Amino acid sequence: MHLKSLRLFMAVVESGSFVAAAKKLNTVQSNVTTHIKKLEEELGVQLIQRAGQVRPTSAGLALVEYAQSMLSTHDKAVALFQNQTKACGHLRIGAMETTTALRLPPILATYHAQYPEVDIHLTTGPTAELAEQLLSGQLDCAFVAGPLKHEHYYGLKAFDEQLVLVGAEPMASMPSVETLTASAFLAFRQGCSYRQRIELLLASHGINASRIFEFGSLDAMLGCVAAGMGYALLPSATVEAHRHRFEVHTLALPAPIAQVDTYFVAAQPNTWTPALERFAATVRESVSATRHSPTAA
Amino acid sequence: MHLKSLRLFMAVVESGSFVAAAKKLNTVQSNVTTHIKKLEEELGVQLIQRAGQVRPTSAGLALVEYAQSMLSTHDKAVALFQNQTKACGHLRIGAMETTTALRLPPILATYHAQYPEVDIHLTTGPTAELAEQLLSGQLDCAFVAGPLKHEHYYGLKAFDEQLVLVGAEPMASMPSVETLTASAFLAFRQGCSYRQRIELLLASHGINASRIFEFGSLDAMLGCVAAGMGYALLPSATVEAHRHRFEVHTLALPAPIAQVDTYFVAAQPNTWTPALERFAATVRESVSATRHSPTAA
DNA sequence: GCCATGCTATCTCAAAAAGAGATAGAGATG
DNA sequence: CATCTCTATCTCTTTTTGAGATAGCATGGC
Repeated sequence: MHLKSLRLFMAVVESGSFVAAAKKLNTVQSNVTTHIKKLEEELGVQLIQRAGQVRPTSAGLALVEYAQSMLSTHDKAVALFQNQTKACGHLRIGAMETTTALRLPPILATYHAQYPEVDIHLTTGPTAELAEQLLSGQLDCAFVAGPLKHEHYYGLKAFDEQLVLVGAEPMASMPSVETLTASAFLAFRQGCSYRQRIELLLASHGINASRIFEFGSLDAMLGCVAAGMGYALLPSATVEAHRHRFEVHTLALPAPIAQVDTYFVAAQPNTWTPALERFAATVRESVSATRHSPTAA
Repeated sequence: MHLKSLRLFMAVVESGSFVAAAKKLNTVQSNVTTHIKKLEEELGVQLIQRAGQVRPTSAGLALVEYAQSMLSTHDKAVALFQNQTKACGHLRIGAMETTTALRLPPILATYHAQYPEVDIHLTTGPTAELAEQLLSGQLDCAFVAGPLKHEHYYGLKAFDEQLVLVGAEPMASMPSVETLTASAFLAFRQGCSYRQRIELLLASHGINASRIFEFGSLDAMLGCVAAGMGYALLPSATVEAHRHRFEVHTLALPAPIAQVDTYFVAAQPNTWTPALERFAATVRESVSATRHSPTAA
């Protein structure tokens, strides 16, 4: 059963004429006859009454319902990919905890306002996990630290974060090696790229094995830092955004360790759904907007 | 977009391999490649990721939903006409008032018990109206008086009714010409074949223009006959079924006028929906059952 | 690091199908 | 009864499909 046959069938039913149906679909009457006949053979029933007036038989009328369903589904699918309709369907986004907290809300709000038909699924996790999920097809796109090592993947530098050392007490300069060695560090669970930076930072000071506590949420981490449990390494902007809720102090770090770029990554653009395409556009716009008008970094 | 392409696409998605998909649908791998490629060209997006493991891209995943809808609708349609599923859909039945009252209930009950998925639409009306509706495609089948004059139509003699003269007073023999001329006759609205019989009956007695009242319902008619408003011509079995509610008297009539056959009529069997096919079967069974075991006629 | 294996893309040729035109036949109309 | 309109059928050309063979690429084991 070809969709074209169904389309011709519907045209015949609607116009009540083979000739009219042929004209409507830019073909020839003999083709209409052939297609209808083939449909009838395939289903084993006569679908169109030709004698007298041309109209669907009982069986034809029954087929109409199925044909309409199939054709409209087909049209919807085509229209969707042709961007003739508003984006719809699902969009599975992954993001780091810190990105989710600070950068994502305005973007998601803008996107959702413009494409309310899209079901957004937001997954939070460390970079390594997100990358794996993206590669295995469980995510459509993700915000991760650093560009994806994988080639053949789309990457857009979205935000650059400055990591700062966060502690309970004011710091004028880097704490001493003794202090650092004795202190605990608070980080997100395994796979977080910021955690790798902690180890980098410690290594640069000759310290190799400090105690690291794993946290699942940003709030818990900041709360524990404020309570003097230890140090954390977090994006400056994130800490600033939460400063009114937690009494913590920060110390800027040297660029090589401090600078972490957050990338928007996804598969190649030619594999994108319209929903993803529009989301990428929203991200791009948001990025260029904040970059050109340097508001609170 | 061909349904076959979608089927291959789904097989690839499900099996994660072009070769496996080809085997599953009894074809060759190169055909799978071609079909998928064509789909991708048509929609302008890559649907399947080939590098590494073969799996749907974001766009492919979006198409899956549409493809499933179209394919399952197609399968349902085919299964329906192939009688691989229980009958479903609509069934528009037409019947005369008297048939509806007496003959139809057991048939409809049997049918509905066996095919509860079928939506039954029952239209009541006089023979002429029903025939017109059947011919214009507004009905799938009908119970009418006498065979349909139209050829190319299916007709099954379902019941034979004996018309009797119904009056308020006991009748030993045919009322006199004077009585008949002075009396009113009660009949269904224009188009009812029983009404033609009244005119036939009167004509056979040399009376040509008697007063005829039109009624829409059997109950009203019998009630008015019992009240002495006039005579009616009705199937004996119908009157018998209502005798406990109305005090009326009947008189048998000579066969040529009395005998009226009720036919089950429909378009040719090769145009029937499965629902109609099963209904015709139910009618046939019901007819042969009552014919072989002569219970109350 | 090399080879074997398994997978997909591409090419080619034969077969099938679709499309378009011409014509015949059926039914409606005046 | 003549005419007009519509569908079925036939035929020929063009296009598409299907199947096989082969090349190219990645993966996994040795």
